[in-house]
Amino acid sequence: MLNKGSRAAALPAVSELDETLLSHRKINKETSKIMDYPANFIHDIIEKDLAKGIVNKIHTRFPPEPNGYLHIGSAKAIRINFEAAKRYGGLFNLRYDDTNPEREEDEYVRSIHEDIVWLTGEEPTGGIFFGSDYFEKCYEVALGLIKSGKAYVCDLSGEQMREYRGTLTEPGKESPFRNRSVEENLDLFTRMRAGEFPNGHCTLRAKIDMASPNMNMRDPAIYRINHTEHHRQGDKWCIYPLYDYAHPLQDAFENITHSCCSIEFENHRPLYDWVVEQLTVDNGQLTVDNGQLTVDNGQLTVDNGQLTVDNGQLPVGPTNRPHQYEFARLNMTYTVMSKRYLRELVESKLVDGWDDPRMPTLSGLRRRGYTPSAIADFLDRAGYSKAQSVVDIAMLEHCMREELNASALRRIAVTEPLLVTITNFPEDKSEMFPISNHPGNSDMGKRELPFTRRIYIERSDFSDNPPPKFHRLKPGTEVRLMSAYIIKCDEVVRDGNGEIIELRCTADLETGNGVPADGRKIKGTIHWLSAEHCTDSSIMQYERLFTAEEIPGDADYTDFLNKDSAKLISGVKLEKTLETAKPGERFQFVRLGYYTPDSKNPNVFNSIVDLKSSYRP
RNA sequence: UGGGCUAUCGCCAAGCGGUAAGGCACCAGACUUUGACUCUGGCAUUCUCAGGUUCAAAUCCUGAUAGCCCAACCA
Repeated sequence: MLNKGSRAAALPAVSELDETLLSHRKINKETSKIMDYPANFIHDIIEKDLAKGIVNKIHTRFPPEPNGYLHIGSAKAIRINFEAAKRYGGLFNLRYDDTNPEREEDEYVRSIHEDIVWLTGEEPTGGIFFGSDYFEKCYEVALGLIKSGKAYVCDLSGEQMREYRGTLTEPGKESPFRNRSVEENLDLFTRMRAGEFPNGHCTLRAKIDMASPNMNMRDPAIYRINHTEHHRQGDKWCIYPLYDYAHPLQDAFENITHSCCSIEFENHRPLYDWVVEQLTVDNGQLTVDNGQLTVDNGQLTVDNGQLTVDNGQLPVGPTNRPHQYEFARLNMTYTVMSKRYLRELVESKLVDGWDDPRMPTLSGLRRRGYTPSAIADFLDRAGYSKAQSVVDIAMLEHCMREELNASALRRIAVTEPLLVTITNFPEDKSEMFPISNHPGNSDMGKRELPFTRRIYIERSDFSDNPPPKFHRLKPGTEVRLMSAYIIKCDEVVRDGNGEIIELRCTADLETGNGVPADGRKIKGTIHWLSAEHCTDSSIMQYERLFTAEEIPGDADYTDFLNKDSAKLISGVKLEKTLETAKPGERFQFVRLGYYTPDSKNPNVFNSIVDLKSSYRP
């Protein structure tokens, strides 16, 4: 369905692929949804690498910092990495990038894992790792860098460092500490680790190029001192590697082949490559006993089978090193995606936690009733490119509707009940009408709904002052009660305030639940519930969180919060079959939308998405 | 003359020198015991702009323009 035939031509020739890959592809073609996942530029790169034998087994990763909950933008990063591995028979790692002890918490570690498993439907095939578990290895590599004169301890303060760094248009100046001896650097760095210096006293910097037009290359700090307890390492460390240094090393340690991240890291790629290259053969890390290293068919082999690595680190070379690729991050209309805003919404109690059903977080979407498959479908349809964009949230809603239309059982809910008395129907009679669980799919079966003299219909399904094309109940005309009688409104009963409190109608008992013998056409069909056989419940009706498609960058985003984004509707009547509904089950409330029981509040149903309605008064 | 990236329908997005896929949204019609679904038709003579190369350009070249990212001891 989403597969583009034209993409087939871009795939490498069959002969260029190895057997495992081939069989994988064949299986997918016949049975799985995976092949429907459209190719993208990342796949193009991977397929070229595979075809050329540059890589043998694809290995990707998703490296969240455990400092917040995952959102649908994170899901894009997960999916791009996860699907690349899956599609090409590779492995996918979850790696917590927990190199900053001040921001990370175990709660987030837990939620991230839960969300990823929910989204992908499986535990990460390559394993779960923590960046902080590599601190010792990172430290050793840093020692190597110092020994080869590629890193130095710098005593410049933060402010001084900023001055020395130069500006976007002017080159920086070299630090006065740049040419310290290897011995001095080694001594200082050892003492940094030993805790001899307070926070901010000095840093370890990579010696690259203070005049580089890329600010990231102007001798970036790669280690800082921070005497803060780490959520996982406790007080074991007081020096922490920075992202630009730690991340490429982590990728290399895990034998990641394709490291896909979002576009803002594009400027960091030269530094990523620089760090990775410090791990190459001539760095002294790899010893091959006769000096001969060859690569055959993407397979790393050594002439006589003898390969030694001095610290257990797999050697990195031209054919087995990680590469970083960037894709555009996801933006959606009527919501915000930055973790900062999401956290603020939670902390200021503007929403009911990270899993508030209005939030674009995965936990929020899950609680709202969204499915992983609809999210994946949405992500794939929105596509993966490098162009900055804002995807219409209507596309997400469409994906959810499309899936639920096929899978959700139809049920009846009357949200604003208006009493209707069927005057020609006996007081003590109860008649069962069979009603389909899904009009388009008889395999989903049917149930029986009791019909009695007193029923409820939606207040909005009656009007005594109907606008044009009002195909519902109005005085003197007929309407179909879904799967039951045709009724005609004879009388409108009002209370002292003129409020309509009851409708008195007569049913066409001759026709019953059938087509009228005289062939007359009934325009409208409305839903109903026996007033004696229904249950009381509530609905949380959700709308978009914000009132504007995009929040202007210079505005206060709280000014754009939609005050009606969550409305509790109580006094809702539901058919009895819904009494046993459990969170995780999704229903179509006929003519209204899709709903699911809220996981936190018993007897409350969350609106997932409304049905598309083309009626305009 | 800081560097990098990106520009194809209202919103996404294919396209990789051979004469503009698809999805969402929208509009019109058919069907309908859900104003849903489904179906049918309509939605870029044109690819940010201006030149150039070519039999042929969204695709190549040149030059503009616009948007995004970069000056944390964050990730």
